[in-house]
Amino acid sequence: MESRIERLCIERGLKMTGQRRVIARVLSDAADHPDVEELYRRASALDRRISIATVYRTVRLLEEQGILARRDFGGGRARYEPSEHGHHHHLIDVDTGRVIEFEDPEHERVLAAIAARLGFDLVSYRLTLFGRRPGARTAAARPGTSADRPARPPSAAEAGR
Amino acid sequence: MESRIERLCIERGLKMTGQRRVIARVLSDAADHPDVEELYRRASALDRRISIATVYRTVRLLEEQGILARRDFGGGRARYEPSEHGHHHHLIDVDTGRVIEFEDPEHERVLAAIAARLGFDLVSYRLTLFGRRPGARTAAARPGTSADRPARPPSAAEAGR
DNA sequence: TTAGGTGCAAAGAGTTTGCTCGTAT
DNA sequence: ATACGAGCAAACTCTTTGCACCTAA
Repeated sequence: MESRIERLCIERGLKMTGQRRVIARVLSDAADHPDVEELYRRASALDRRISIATVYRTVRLLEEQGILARRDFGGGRARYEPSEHGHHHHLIDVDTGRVIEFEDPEHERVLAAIAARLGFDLVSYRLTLFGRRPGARTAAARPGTSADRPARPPSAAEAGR
Repeated sequence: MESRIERLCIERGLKMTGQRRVIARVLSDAADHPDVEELYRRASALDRRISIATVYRTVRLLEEQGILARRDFGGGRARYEPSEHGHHHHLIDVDTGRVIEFEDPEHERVLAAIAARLGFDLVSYRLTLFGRRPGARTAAARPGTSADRPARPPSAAEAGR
């Protein structure tokens, strides 16, 4: 059956190759925030004749089309999720790399007001929390660890399931 | 004279080589968020015998010591600022790449509460706004552009003065 | 004296791209 | 038929590292 993202591609008049169809399905089925390597793994499992270059080209295309959203949770690799997925933010478990989504509609207004005070229209923003389950080992809680670049999750491949 | 960051290095018992002293001075004097290449440029201007590998090694060391904070404003390169610089956030002008700092102490509480509701202790967070000066050209305002990975600023080298 | 730092060039990781061949429309 | 997509490998960008030499303490 036709996946949701495949349908969006067709609506926009994109040529639907076998590879693109498979990648569209993988993305439609993903409930997480996979990186390119993980997408490649899942797509390959469905159809061996897919190269990682095609995955890169496809996610870039879909991002340009507004179908996919690229996320950066640190660790140096881009991660993707369907963008018609509601406006939400992410909390990263610093011990496991797991990503939890949450909403907070109120923020939009507050942040637009802050931008306005600085003389800007708010175009977009990113709000990402890094947290730890109470009781989890305190790991390398380096005091100076940047809020913008937390300790790398245990494994980049493991993160974000 | 001894720069602020050099003093911090000495307090922590780090060996102070000529190169390190120069990089410490450049960082102490920086009022912006330079990337490694920019730091290298500024340090080289003061002392030609500094290699970019040393800059990379030094910022990494200083980050581990909690003296420097690494930031990620998109665009694929890490940027640095002294960490004892107060808790603040950043607004990026999407047209020029310029970084504006702002404070909003109230956020900390709200975000800690959100984390708690999800069952986490807040370790850190990042809040970055992307904005445009009213009247600026609308550029490539792709509708799908991700809040976590805005359009690349005009020039990575230009950004963040 | 010697643990640790530095320069250089090579290696890595993630991502993009040139070229040729293949295929959806 | 033909414009566009795919595979492969090379190229690119940012960052790290191995090794021989150097220097602060």
